[in-house]
Parts: sequence; structure tokens; C-alpha cells
Amino acid sequence: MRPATKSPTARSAAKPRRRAARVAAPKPYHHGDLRRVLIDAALQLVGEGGPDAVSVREAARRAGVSPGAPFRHFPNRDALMQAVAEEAQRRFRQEIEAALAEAPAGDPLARFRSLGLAYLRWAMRNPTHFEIISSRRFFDHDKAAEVSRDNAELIELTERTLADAFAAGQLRSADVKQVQIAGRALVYGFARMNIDGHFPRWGVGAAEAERTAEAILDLFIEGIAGP
Amino acid sequence: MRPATKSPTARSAAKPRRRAARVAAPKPYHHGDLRRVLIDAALQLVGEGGPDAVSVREAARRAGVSPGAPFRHFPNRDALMQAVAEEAQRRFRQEIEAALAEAPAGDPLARFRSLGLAYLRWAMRNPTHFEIISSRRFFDHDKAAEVSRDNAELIELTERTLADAFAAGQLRSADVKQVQIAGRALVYGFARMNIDGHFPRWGVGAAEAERTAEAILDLFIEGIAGP
DNA sequence: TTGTGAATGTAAGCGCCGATTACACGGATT
DNA sequence: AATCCGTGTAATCGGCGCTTACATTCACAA
Repeated sequence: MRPATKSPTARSAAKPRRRAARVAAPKPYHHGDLRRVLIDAALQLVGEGGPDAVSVREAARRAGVSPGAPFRHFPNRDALMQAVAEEAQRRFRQEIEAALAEAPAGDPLARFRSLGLAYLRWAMRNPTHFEIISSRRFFDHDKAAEVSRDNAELIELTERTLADAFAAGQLRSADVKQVQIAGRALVYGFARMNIDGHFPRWGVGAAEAERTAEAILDLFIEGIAGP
Repeated sequence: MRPATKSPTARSAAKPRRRAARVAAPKPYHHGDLRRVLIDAALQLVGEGGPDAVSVREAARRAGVSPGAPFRHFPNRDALMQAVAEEAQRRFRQEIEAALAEAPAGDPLARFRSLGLAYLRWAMRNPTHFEIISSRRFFDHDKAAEVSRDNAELIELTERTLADAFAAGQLRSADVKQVQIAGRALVYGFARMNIDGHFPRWGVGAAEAERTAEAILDLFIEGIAGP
């Protein structure tokens, strides 16, 4: 949207590689894996300036191809954003599962805490990437099967953990579904407040943010824990 | 391609003209109150398609004015969005205060509940307008003094109410600040989950949404309430 | 009443964007 | 070796935010 930085795009003269075929091929007509490179460029753009900062043209520029080239791989900008979201979601899920693998197996509520903490930590450390997977503004979840499935599984995992906690007598309320929604709202709300600039105080040194995140998560868990 | 002057925009505020005898002045060179009309048009656009759907040109089109005209009143698009956000914030705050005026004066925790409920209800019923005041994406809170002040006052009001609740022995935790942040995260999270499409089931009939909102608010309040 | 400057509109145009179309190249299949 | 088709380029379109030059009208003072 914003006037992007001009880039001279220093394109060396495209030469048919008849000679010097081995050393630094100047510019092959066919890009190696343009799709992958475009996603990476877009991911980088998201990281730099948020989802709005992604433009197909800029991604193409960074990939060193013409502005029309990306449309061979993505029918439109939204499709590119979707692919970016899928990549981000994959990383997010990986982090969550890694944290859960280290959590104590016998204590469901502690597992729930680990889950929430991993969620919050990733969201604090990757705010722009979290943003892109969190909202339907930037892509259609219905059409992004992978993101949708990942998300649904994560939600189900949360609910199962809470159900286990209730079965173990660790929850006060029997309405696991509502506890789950409240928990999601809490962590999602905190993550988005961070993204949306509701915590102006902690700028870059996100240590305090993570500490506060942990504190409110514990507050919530104390609130739902049985007597 | 200018569409041959739209309808004369039926100006409500009658302005004394030299020759009143002339009926239906075709198109006055000076618009009555273009600034106001642009804000209304933008508000309508926000309501129709969210903040991204607002374009200065479209607002100008709806106001029946040339594409450059708005820039006499707003230096750029963000400034228009800022004015829109201020209007939305004004309405939001009005709703909150009206609800609080009806809440029982002697029961701080009940007042906190009323506050949260009014917040959630307005957010459910005006999702796009809530969206625009909630995120810094669409305008800079630092430069929107009114929104910022309103918001700060609302936060302070929340914290005061919780402090009263603690003083009355209604809270379990002494850390009012953290309870306040957690509460904000909860309602904000729920509101944004609604906006961001995390509740696909309730589409338009928002009755269930409001019921769920109330339920999780009560769950939270039970959690923070003293024994 | 009339002259004049400020306020506020129009017209035209810049560069960037997403997207489409016609065409060029070259790797893979035969 | 001929050919097909996946994948790139080039050119172009309309929409956008925004700026500049110019036109019109209002408000106020002489």
C-alpha cells in the first residue's frame, strides 16, 4: 500500500548460458522454485511490516522476477497470503507441540498451562506471523484447508486437555466447553492486544510482556481450578 | 470517468442563499459540511466491509465530490480513519457509560460485570466499528488524542471499579492490575475472535454470541471473586 | 456596495498496486 | 530432432493515495 522502496533490481544482462555454464549462471529464464521463494519473500515482508506490507510486486522484485510472474503460481494476492499463513501456522503448531511434549503427562492442568504458555510466547515473539494466522482479514480460512485443520486440531487438543483436567478433579466448572472458549479468548486477547498496540510500554524488550502473559495465564488457571 | 454529477445530496442544513426562489440548486460549488459527510460515508464503508473497504475516493464519490476534495479536510487517508475512529469511540463510550449508570452503585463487582457486558454487547453488535477503534493498524492512537483519552479513561474506570471490589472484599487476588489486564484480555479476545471469524457457527443471529459472551464473563468473574 | 484574500472545490497527473493478456523461452517427452 | 507446455517477460488496464495548478465562492473590511 505504501510507496515501497525503489529497487534498481540490478539485473545483469540476461545472457544465454552458452559459455561459462558452470559458474554463476547469470539469470536462468526459469527460476528454480519461484513459488517457494515468493512465500519466503512474503513471509519476510510480513515480518517487516505486517500483512499489509505484503505486495505481490515487491515479492516478485525480491525474487528477481517480473511483476506478472507470481501469478503463474498464485491466482491472486490472497492465494499468496494463504500460502504464507499456512507456513506460519505450521511453525506455530510445531512450537506448541514441542512444548507439550515436554509437559508432564500426568497433570492435565499443568499441560494446559504449558499449552497456553507456548501459545503466548510464540505470539509475543512472532507478532506479525501470529497476526496473519489469526484473522480472516488476510485470507479465507475456509479455503486454507491446512490452516483450518491445524487450528481445529489445536482447539480440540485444548478441549481434550481440559476435559482430562476435569476428570482428574482439577476443574471447578463442569462446562469444559465454556472454560475452553474463555481460555482461548484470554490468550488470544492478550496476544492481539500486544499486536494491536495496547501495551505501549514494552516495546522491543519483550521480557516483561512474557512475564505478564504468564501471570495472567496463572490467574486464569487459579480461577478455573477446583477447590 | 466522472459519472455526471450525482444527485444533489439533499442537504439537510439549509443555508441562506441569495436567491431562494430558485428551486433545487443543482450543485453548489461548496459542499455544506464535507468533512462531516466524508466521515459518515467512511463510517458507512467501515460498516459495510470493514476498515480495509474505506477508500478516500469512494468516500468522495458518495459525497458527490471530486477525488481530490477530501484532502482539503484530511491530509491523508489515515487522518480520515482517525476521525472515523473518534466517532466510533464516542459511540462506544456512550454505550458503556449508559450501562454503568444503570448498574447498582453499591456492588463494585456487579458494576464490573455491567461494564464488561456492555463492552461485549457493543462489540458484538458493531463488530466493524469495534475493529477500527481496537487496532493501531488503522490509525495511530498517539495522534488520535480523543480516542486515546477516552480509552485511557475507560481503562482507569475499570481499574477503579476492580479496586473498589477488592476493598469490599469481593476479590480473591490483591493484584488488581493483573486482574484488570486479564479481564481486558478476555473481553477483547472474545470480541476480536468474533470479528476475526473464530466463531463460524453464529453468523448473523448474534443472540448466541451474546449469551456465550455473558457466560464466559461470568466464568471469569467467578474465578476472580473472593471465597 | 464592492474589492479582496482565504477557504474549498475541480482537473490533471504521478507512481504504485493487483490483475490480465499476448508472447518468448526452454526443459521434458516423444 | 520436433514438439508441447510449464513458466517466465512485456505491455497494459483501471483503481488507489496523493500532489499541484487552477477555479469558484464565502466572509469580511473599506
